[in-house]
Amino acid sequence: MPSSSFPKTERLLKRKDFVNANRAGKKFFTEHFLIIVSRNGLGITRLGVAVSKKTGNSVIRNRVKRLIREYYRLNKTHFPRGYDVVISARKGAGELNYWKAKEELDGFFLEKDFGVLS
RNA sequence: AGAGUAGGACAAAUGGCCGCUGCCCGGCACUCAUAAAAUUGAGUCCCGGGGGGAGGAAAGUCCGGGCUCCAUAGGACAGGGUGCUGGGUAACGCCCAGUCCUGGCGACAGGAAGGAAAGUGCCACAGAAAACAAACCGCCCGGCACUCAGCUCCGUUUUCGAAACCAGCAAUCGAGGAUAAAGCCUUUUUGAAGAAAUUGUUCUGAUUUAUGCUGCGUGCUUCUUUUUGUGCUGGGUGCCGGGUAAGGGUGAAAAGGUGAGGUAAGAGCUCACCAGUCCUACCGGUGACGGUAGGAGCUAGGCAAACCCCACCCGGAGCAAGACCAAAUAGGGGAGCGUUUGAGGGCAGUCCACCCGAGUUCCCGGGUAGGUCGCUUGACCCUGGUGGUAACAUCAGGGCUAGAUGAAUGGCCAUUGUCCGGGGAACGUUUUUUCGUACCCCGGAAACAGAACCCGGCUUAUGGCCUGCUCUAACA
Repeated sequence: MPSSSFPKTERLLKRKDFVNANRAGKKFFTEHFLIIVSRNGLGITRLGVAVSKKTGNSVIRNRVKRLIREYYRLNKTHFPRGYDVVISARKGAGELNYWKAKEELDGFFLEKDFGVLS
């Protein structure tokens, strides 16, 4: 059973990291999220969250970010090792609660075969 | 009970599991410094424990300040802001207490509330006219043209006819001018009478029927000619000129209101009362202002959120302010050694040989990435006392209450409480339907909104709760 903690080493914190992932990574779309996956060569998984102002006011944006982090924290095994994963909220993401978001993200991460990615 | 009005406090609660946090404590490992070593100190990562962890608006960024850097002798202009009075404050465009005006039956609320007799300007549409007033309809006066009615005179048998101009003369007006004419315009003076008064001058009124007479002229009156008559009074229509501002109508607003006098008709033209403006005096108030008395002049529209005038206030940029530490690379300055007398490198313990060879070593400061500080003890909060109507000030005691930076303060579940909808119901009301309600079951909802240097305000968004007061209705 992996830890469900979320320390700083598992986060993307610098603007440079986000720009690199955006440039080198592969992009996938779901109904409410844009997901970018990029190899980082560190042997660990790092999560970045991006929510633009289009999503809503600051209260809604904060809640969306917390939802995504909570999903990562509780479902680490779904994520590929050694990759940077950026999850960006799209229009309408503010309407989701945790269970709807989990359903949507499960649908993405469980069906993808990340071994194919080089 | 309903409607309204002013204010206050709160921002569902409890528990379980899993999380975030740069603060504190403890521990493993590593790095650096010190040292003979143990140790000690600092830092990084991870683990465990503990404590704290969003708001009344954190929002909009609209005012005002603190703080920081820059600029700055003083003054004036420009630009911006404020605008009833007194007080509060670090300051304010904020707050408190009042004055006046406006709205409301009232509790109460609102006011960008200096100056429009300093000047310039504007007042849409409608309307005649929107401000040195004007004149569409109306009312009044005069002239011209056309026309009608009545009365009377005269001529004529009756019928009928009142139906006109022209020419000349006279009279009138202080003078001149315009005109068809005047009560219009300009200018000057006393020419006739009376009254007041020393004079100057002022007022009133008359002359005065205001047009008349003559015709040897034409026309009409009669079939024609002669003769005669060719007047008076009142009205209508049209045009022209003037007077007027009562009335109509337009407008947000039309140069006070009512009544009487006055007049051709009218008018603050005159008078009385009322309203309003200004001035003076006294009384009350720190003051805005209020009250009383007297006077003036007879009326002065609105807009200053149009320019403007007056009084007062204002330097600029903002925590991405600003201060400090500081890698790599490039470049700057200084010093040492060195360019055939060879620094340094190939070269790894030293020396030699050989090769390459013009730079190389150290220090200094600027400065980028990055980091640290600024960064939360403050015009602070709570309780009590004192002063003050209050805003607020002050004293005493107690307290520490977020400091993040791809940005923490959360997620899931359960229970309880609140509200809404549906269903069932003992009870009350009613003839019944119905309505209200303690309670039970099911389903759903829970607002506005996230600190970013810190305060004081304002504005906007928003959920239910409590209290005072006002009005209405009912009961007693």
